[in-house]
Amino acid sequence: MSGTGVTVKKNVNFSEWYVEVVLKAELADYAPVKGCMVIRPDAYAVWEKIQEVVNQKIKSTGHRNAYFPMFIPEAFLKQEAAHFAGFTPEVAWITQGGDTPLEEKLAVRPTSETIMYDMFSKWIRSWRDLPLKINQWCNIVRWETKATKLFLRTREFLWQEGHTAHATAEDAEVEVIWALNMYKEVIENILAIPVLIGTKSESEKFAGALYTTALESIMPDGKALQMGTSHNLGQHFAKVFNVKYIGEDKKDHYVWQTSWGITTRLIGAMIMVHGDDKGLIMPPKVAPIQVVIIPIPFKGLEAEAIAAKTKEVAEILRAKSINTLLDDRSEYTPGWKFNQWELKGVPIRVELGPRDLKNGQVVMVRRDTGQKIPVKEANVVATVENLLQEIQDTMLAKAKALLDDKTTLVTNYDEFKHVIESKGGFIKAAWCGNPECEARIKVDTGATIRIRPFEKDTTKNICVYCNNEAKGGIVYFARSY
RNA sequence: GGGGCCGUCGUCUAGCAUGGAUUAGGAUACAUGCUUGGGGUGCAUGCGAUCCUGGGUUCAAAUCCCAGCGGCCUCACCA
Repeated sequence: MSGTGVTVKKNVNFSEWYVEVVLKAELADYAPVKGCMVIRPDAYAVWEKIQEVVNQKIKSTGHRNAYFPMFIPEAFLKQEAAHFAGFTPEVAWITQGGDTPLEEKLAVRPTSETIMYDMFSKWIRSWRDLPLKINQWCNIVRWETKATKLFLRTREFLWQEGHTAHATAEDAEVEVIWALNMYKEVIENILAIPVLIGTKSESEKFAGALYTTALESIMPDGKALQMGTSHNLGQHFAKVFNVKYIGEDKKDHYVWQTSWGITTRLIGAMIMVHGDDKGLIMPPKVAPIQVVIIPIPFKGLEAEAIAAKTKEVAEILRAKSINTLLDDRSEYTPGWKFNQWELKGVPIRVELGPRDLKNGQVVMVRRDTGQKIPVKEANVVATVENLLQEIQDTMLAKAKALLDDKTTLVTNYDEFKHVIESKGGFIKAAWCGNPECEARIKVDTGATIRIRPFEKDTTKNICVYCNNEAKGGIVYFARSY
């Protein structure tokens, strides 16, 4: 790594490119604690935007934010056997407070099901208390042993976890799908990343869930990234935490529960999917700076006129709630600033120099395409508004093309192995439903079933591995992060 | 947890093979001044290094050996 710009090409060395973009665009930095990162303001602003949009969606549907302790008694985690088995390898434990060893060690939450549902059992009495729909924004600790990857794998990360309790299985099911679709909309519309949705296989489902639904995207290196999950917990947790209500029928019933979450990993996906050799490209809807104005000054009278005009343009845009930065730093040349803001991924650059002043115009440059567009002064606001939307749309379309390009239908195992080795990506293949075939494929190729689509596609119905009948039809395999 | 690579001013690096004179050199960044300004301006001056840490070998260690820490790549596990 050298200089201030990105020195590695995205398609030459993808993982190095990723590290450079994250560090040089000042999105994150390595913390002095192993496996931990600092989320810097530009990336945190993206997270805040995600929070804003998700909060709007969950609050308008009756969910409420709350906060639960980050310390979870060991006994709680142990209550649901599968849940405990799933998480215990990566739980951080607190065994001492001050100088005193704890009588019962405390887990630093790897997820909050247990501590939340213990409280739910206290709060839920009758069918009138249902549904209970709680959400929490918090940090999570999972004690990874190795391989820190900024935003994608760190010991501590930020997320949102929704937890709901319902009177009926049907209501829970509706909630699971609601959350899944809510995520799909946020990720596609705001982050401009297309996703596949479906259910996880048994081996990939959340520890303690009845079933897990998930959103998966493909990264430019051909590896899949899980973008979010929504679990139907059935009554497993209700039974061990005794979450019961008295129904209209005057009888006791266990509640039906769901949990769902997205994490700061989404920011990593945004960087990987959209960035290019110059650095980051921010989708306009999450960009902390949507427009940067760069004056092209010259000595003499024009310098003042240009300064005044750029200020005027900045104010006009800000009045329309467009996040605008006027970069009038005198210590840097325009060319330097161009590179700097391209590295940071600002969607639109507005240049204003003597020529423009004379012509009553500005020059707009799209970050995603590099296209330069002269715009008459009177049309600046309308053009920026249109361009922001157009850039957002173009980015989604480009990411969609990536997804299509990285999705391959195969009919036999040789083809499967060939595709995994050559181009990677999602492999659509029929699967018989036997976990053994799934496990063998994983051992052979490293690929796992990422998604079983909701809409059954049975145009291929012979299992790609064992050649038996594949009633479930086609599923999506991939190597993943 | 396994395998591979790496660690020198804020950053990127030279030096390391074959231990000693380079005062640990350069570039960049940073500070000041002038200059310049439509794609990382140019000049000058200045500031800046426990050579990752701890042991060991040696008359002598940035350099050789061991251990640890941290990062990257990769496998396993996970969001």
